Formats: sequence, C-alpha cells, structure tokens
Amino acid sequence: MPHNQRVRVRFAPSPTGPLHIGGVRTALYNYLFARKHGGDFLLRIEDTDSQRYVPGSEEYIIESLKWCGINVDEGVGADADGPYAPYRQSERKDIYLRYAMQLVDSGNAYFAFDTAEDLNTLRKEKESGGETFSYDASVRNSLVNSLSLPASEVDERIKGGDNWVIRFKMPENEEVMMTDLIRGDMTVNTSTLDDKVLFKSADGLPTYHLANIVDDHLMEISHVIRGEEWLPSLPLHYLLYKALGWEGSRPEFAHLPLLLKPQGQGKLSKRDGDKLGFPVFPLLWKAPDGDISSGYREAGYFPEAFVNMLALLGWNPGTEQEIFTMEELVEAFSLDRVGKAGARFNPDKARWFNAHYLHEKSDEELAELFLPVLKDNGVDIPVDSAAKAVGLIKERATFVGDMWELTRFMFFAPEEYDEKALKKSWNEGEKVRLEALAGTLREIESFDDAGAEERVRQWIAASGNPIGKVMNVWRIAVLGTNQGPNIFAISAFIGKDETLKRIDRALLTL
RNA sequence: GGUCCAUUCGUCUAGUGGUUAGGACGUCAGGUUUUCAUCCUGGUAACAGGGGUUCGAUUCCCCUAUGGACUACCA
Repeated sequence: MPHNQRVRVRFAPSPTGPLHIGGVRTALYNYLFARKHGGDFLLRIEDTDSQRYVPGSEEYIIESLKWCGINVDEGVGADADGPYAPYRQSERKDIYLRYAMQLVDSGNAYFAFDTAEDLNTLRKEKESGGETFSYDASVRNSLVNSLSLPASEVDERIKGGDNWVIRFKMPENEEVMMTDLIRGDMTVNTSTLDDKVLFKSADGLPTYHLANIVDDHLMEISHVIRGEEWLPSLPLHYLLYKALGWEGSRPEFAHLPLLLKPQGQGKLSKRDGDKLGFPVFPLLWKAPDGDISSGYREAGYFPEAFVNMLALLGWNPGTEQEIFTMEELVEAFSLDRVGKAGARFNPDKARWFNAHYLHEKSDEELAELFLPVLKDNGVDIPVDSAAKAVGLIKERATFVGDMWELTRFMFFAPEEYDEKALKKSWNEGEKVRLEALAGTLREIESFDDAGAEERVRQWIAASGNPIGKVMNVWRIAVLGTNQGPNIFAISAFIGKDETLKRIDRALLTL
C-alpha cells in the first residue's frame, strides 16, 4: 500500500448536474471501504470544466450523500476544513500548472500550439480516408509544438500570447502493466495511446487526468475506486505517476462495473431522466432551464432501502443475506466481492426493498411520516390515531404515499361503489343480510368494547349466515369495495355511528 | 474502425474440474385470510456458441458472437 497504512479514498464528482444512482453507488462503495478499514472518505469537487459547470450541482451532491447516510470525513461538505484544503479543483489552479511544468522540464510533456480548428481539419481528413487521427508519436513531430519547433520560436509564441496546451509525451512501444483490484492484471502497449492534453488553453485549467493524479497524490489517497469508464485511461494515469516520480506511492485502483438501463442498451445516464418510469437520481432535481427530474427521496423511497438496493447492485456478500443496515454493509463489504460485469438496474427489486423497510417500521414511526400526507388531504388527527389507521393497512403499502389511498375510506364515506363488487355481492338477499347485521351492530354499546367483535361473530354463527357473505356486504357498504383490511377493525376505527350511517346510506341508495 | 473490459434463470447474483447448478426479485400454482394485500409452501426458468486441455468441463485455454466502456483543450 502506498504512502502509509491509512486507507484514504475519495469520491470526486464533477458538478455538471445531479448525481445519478451510478455515482451514488460509487460514493457508497468508497464510503463502505473507508469505514471498513477505519480510513477516511473525502469529497473532492472536480470542477475543471468551466463549460459544463451547472450551478446547484455541488449542493445537490452534498445533500444526496447526506440523505443516503454517507458521511464525508474530509473535503467539500465536511464539518471542518481538512488538512489538504481546498478540495475544489477550481480553487487549486496554481498547483496544477507547477506539476505540468515539471513534466515539461523532465521531457515528459510538451507545449502544443495547434488550434482546435487545425486539429479538427486533420481529424476529418483522416476520417474521410477511413483512418482515425491520433495526436501521437507518429504525427507529433509534424505538428505545431515544442518538439517540432525551435526553442526560440516556442519562447516567442508563448511570450507573444499564442494559445498553448501542455500534452503528455506518450512513450513509444512500451508495455504498461497494471493491476486492478477487481479485474486483476492488465497490459496495454503505449503505441495504442495518444498524447493527451494535460493543461488546457481554453480556461487555464488542467484536464481530469492531471488534476486527478496530482490531487490524489497530494491528498494521500490510498485507493482509487471509480467507474469502469476510467479503465481506458488507467495506463495514462500509471505513466503520469511514473513521470512525476510518484510511482512508489501510487494508489491502488478498483474500477466498478457500470449500471445499465433496465431495458434497451447502454449505461444508465443522466439524460434518461424519467423516460424509463423510475428515477435515476437520488433527489428531485430542478435544472436551471426548469426541467424537473424525479428523485428516489421524493418518490417515497427510504434512504436505507435505496442504499441497500444500490449496495447489492454489483456487489454481494457471498451469503444469502439481502437485507443490510449501513453498519452491516460496512462490516460485510469487500472489493473482491464486487462483480466484473455491468448490472442492469431492476425497478421491481427497488420497490420490494422499500416495501420491506416500510413493513419493518413501527406504526408510530410511519404515522409521523404519514401525518403531513393526511393533512394535505384535509385530515387533521392526532398521531396515535394515525398510527391505528396505519397499522391496519401498512402491510399492503410500498410507500408512505400509498397509505392515503389505502386509508381514505377511514376518513371519508365512499361516494362511489365499486361496480364489480356490487354486481357480485349486492342484491335483495344481501341487503336483508346487511339489515340484520345492522340490527346487531346497533345493540353493541361501543365497537371499542372488549368482546364487541366476538358478539358479532356469535350473531353470525347463530343466525346461520355464511360469514363470508356478511363480511362482504358489510365491507361494500362501509368501504364501497369488496377488498381491504379487517372490516370489523375498520368499523371500530370509524366508530359505531359512522358505520351505521354508512350502512343505512348504502341500503337506501343502492 | 481501433483499444480495453465483460458474458450463469427475464433481472440481481452464488458456486464448483465430477453439484439434483443455490438464493433473491418477477412470474405461476397452492395454503392461510371474511375479501384483497401481507405471509407461508411449491413450481417455472440459466452456465452465449464452437474448438481444444482433461477420464470428466459451467469451471482452464483459444476462437467466434454478443454486450459495454473509451477513442475531446468533458469528466
């Protein structure tokens, strides 16, 4: 392990919009790894692309992590300033140029003056001939750069204010051997690589490649855990560590498999938004242009369900356990149990996780969450009363938001009656049955009395009415439908008067 | 096109040189329930294809196919 024994990992998103669930999973795995090894989890903002910067992204990222219970130890969003501040790359500008110059001085990089237009023209020319243009050893000497130009002209151009970039001078025909904690050993020949830009002229900022390596080194990162899309640039990063003389303290790398769309092709991307019928973002996102994308939080997911679901998308504990608290995840997590292949996101399973967590919560806890929903629907009741209602229906809910439709009949008499139910179980014979039941109910002092339900059952048995028929017609009269929870419990909840009122009304109007 | 990575039920996955290839979601059936849902039980369903290596390959190797990523002065 590099530097020291301490595990230090970072999540380093760029603020180009909301974090999607793939990004959240990367953050989660980093966090779990850090906790598991008693290390640090840092949040660094990689805002080196001034063009793509989207205001609000950073706040969104911080809030998302917070909602998930992923606590940042150091960096942006941490409680206190860390020892390696600042943690926003735009605030570290000066650092990068210094290292870029070090690379130029050591012959590992060079100035290039080619304009974007010139390069585009070259690219098009090559492509029309069926070839691909690559800024590499085969062409670098014939392009406009400090390798091809006399030193005096290079100086003049720089002093004269010409636009320049710094490019990495990719070694020729060298095998780069790399190790990935998830994929094992890999070898790539440098001849297939090009001279990547390390420092841009456009905004005076480094590219990802340089900034990333410099910051990881300076911040003493021990493990880089990131998405698989970075795998192709791993050789470049290895070479950069070597060129900067940091080979001995190079972090270890782990490239996570991608999250794929539920159906169709390709990786899950930010643009998918709500087209797929489920959120791709942890929280609701309002884009600066007004576009709104839904989030798991607003869709009613519990953070623990969301995190649990995400953790198992690409990682497994090797046991048959599927339900994990964050603490249990920390305990069980290891990089060698992360899969290699991309995982297709499954919305059904996500719902199942949420239902599971919802069913595990106490009636009181759910009632607290449900109270605002009730209020929105014009129902203002104390929390213990809400808890009773919740207790009757929670088994059939997946989200707290589902609970309103499931409980509305406890607060409002039905205005319509389900036609299928009426067809099946509402006729003159059933009405007689219901009237007889009403008579019995009327004799009961209060439905809350102990033994009240037993009295009704005794009457049913004694009267010779089939219990199913009685319950069914009772349910239709009170709820307007032939399905739902225990009808006696509901009648007790709404009370004797309301129950009889609804029965009378049904008998009269139907 | 080039480079790299991957491939077990529809989906997430476990697993081994010899297993009835296991679990979960979904789905189907049955049970419980006054009904629905929950819950329980059971069923369905997979080693991409072709060559090797081997007494024996899902497992090891090669090829093909398929999927994916990357191929910007984006990350």
